[in-house]
Amino acid sequence: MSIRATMDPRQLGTVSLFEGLDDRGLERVLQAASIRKVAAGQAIFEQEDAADTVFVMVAGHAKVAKRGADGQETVIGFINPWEMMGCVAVCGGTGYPGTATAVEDSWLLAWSRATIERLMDEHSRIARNALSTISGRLQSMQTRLHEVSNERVERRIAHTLRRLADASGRDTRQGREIAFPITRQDLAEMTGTTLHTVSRTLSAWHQQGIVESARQRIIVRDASALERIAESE
Amino acid sequence: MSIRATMDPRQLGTVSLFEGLDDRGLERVLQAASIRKVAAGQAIFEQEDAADTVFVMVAGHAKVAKRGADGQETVIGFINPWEMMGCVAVCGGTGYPGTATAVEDSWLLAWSRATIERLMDEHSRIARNALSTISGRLQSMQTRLHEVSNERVERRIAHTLRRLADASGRDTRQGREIAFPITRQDLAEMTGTTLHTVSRTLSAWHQQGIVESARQRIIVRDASALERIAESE
DNA sequence: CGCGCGATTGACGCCCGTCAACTGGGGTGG
DNA sequence: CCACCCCAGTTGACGGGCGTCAATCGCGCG
Repeated sequence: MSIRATMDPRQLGTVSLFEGLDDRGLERVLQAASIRKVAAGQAIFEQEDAADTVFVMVAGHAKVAKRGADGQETVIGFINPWEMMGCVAVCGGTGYPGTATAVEDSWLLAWSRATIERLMDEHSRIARNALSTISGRLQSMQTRLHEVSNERVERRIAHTLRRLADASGRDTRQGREIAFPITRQDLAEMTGTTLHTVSRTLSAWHQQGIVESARQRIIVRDASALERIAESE
Repeated sequence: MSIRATMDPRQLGTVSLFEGLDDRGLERVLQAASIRKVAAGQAIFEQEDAADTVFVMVAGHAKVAKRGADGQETVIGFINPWEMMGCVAVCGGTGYPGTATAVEDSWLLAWSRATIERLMDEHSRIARNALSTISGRLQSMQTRLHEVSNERVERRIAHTLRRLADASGRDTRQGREIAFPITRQDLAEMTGTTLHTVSRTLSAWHQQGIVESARQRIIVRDASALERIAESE
């Protein structure tokens, strides 16, 4: 009674890595996959482990973070359903550049390095998709580097929150809610600041009616105000 | 009397993008290339231009910088001989993410998007190399993001200078010299600080005998001291 | 019910960005 | 060939944004 049996291969077509494959191709990709369930808080892969598996999130969310020599962590990003992770490392050939942790109970599809390389050989489209996906991530990293280098803290937080709400939000009665548990600390590690400053900023925004927040929950009530903060001169 | 006529195709094998191709393949790649000479200070491509050309630096150096909405610039990196540029944009499909400027008189090989895609089809190795190269850049971006987010200015400058000396240095009587003209402003835009702070830091290091510097020139005299600054607890 | 982790808030101070003034060397044009 | 000028660099003074330290609160899980 595997998940695989209940899954329509065509859902895989929504994964950017497998975009453009025909039904036969998608079915073969799915058959080559194995399934993994990870409980909230558990690691999916660890920084510097040999990168031998590519994952696609099926349900749940994960956090990818890099810890430096000093023990400080930087959050690279969050992985949403139908997004890929680990591809960079597997394609680049070295170890994973960060640690991935499930922030909710999650189900993932997994392919070994050998398998993904075989699939890329069979379907050159997959290699092209991988290039395109990684290029996009590289550009978003460049954008973040620019922000951290040149912008004040409040604006960085606004940018980051806007992006999170956009990519991982779900609309609720109160506004757009980040669809997974996220702490002030996480947000601080994404924006290069401290949890204290994030807390102060969110408190101020709360008083202005821009956000609503509870423990590990953030709801954006006024997206345009956030935009104004992010883009104001 | 083109440069192409005087160039051994095998030199192209040192370009990571074309690594592992056989002599026939390299020759075909070279035949598909066009040549461009760019004077110091001239743009090679502009941010947001349609990305339709991949370049390989043959001789000279270029700076790639991203300017934000506010006009602030962030230096993405410098391109050394036999390194590639523009691949991300061409593969990713959108415009160039930054502006590339020759910092010295430079010669480049250029391939149109259509050509590079044809070459990738003919030689799947090229696509794999592109993936590997871009993965490496993504990882180095992640490292820089971590540094800018978590480290003090002096240490960031030390890290950056070490990397520059490593990748673009040439050994001289006095020490290892950055092999192209670079201003305090450039270094500031690479490390997320101001030219004033860079100047003060280099002055201090000069007094300790760690670096030697002149207009647009930096020489690292004591690499281990730099390392100590970069890694000290 | 109690413990722990996430969040809040205040006080303090320092790193480094900003403003400002000056220096010097090299390239250009007369 | 010299003089001017501009650009890169240097250095001081100042102050504020935000990191750091510290204390407290309260929700939610065990």
